[in-house]
Amino acid sequence: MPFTLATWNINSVRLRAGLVQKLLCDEAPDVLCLQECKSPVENIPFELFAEMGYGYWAARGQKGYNGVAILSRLPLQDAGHIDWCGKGDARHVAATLENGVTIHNCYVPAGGDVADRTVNEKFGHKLDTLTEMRDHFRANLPEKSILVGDLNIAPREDDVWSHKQLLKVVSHTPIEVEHLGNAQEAGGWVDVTRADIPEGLLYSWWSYRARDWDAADKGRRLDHIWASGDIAAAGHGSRVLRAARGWEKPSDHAPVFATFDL
DNA sequence: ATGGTCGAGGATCGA
Repeated sequence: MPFTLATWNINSVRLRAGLVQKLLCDEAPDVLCLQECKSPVENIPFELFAEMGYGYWAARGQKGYNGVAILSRLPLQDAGHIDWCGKGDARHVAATLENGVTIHNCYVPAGGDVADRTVNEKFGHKLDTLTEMRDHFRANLPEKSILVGDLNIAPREDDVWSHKQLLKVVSHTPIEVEHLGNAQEAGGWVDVTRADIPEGLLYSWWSYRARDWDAADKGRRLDHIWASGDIAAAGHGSRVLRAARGWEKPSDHAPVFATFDL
């Protein structure tokens, strides 16, 4: 049975519960992975989503920061979470569907403003998270698995509006791209979005600070869908719902979709 | 070169 999955950094699931409902109503993915819920799990309005048929969920939360949730209209089982860097952050949750596919929903640290870990510990935290991801997936080779989320790195030249102008900007620096590539390679993860859409500029995030985000179009592809090598060929239909960036009181991220025939 | 905008939570911090 094919299923469609979406990933979206919602930037407060309570403030934007209505936008989550709109996405579920308009696009009807089978599974929706959210990041930056910014809420303890007990304060997330799961009942609003259950009313729409999304009665299954797995989540990790904390007050004010981070937070990841998987909403599903297919039954799922919580498959635990990983506390990258031992900070107690809610940056990962996993769940397994009845078809045996495990979904990892990840929120990698943004990394602060300066791309130098000797003066910016947030940047070090970001790199260390990616190193732990590398080591984890090297030791636990994923099978029948999908990894999604806001990885806060745009790895390719055509994942940003200007490769040259962003080379020293956190999210597109060579050392981040290298760390992300190491984590991807260690797990044998395939970038499903780029396997589907190998050519051309593709973004999933546009800053709030632009006067006119749509006209300026200075985007970055920070949100990703990866699949383990054994199921990657089942992935297709990848797209970014750019229109969601223009909704009322939007998140600064747009949802990314893929369908898997499994 | 700089500043620009959000959200949480009630001053800043994180993005």
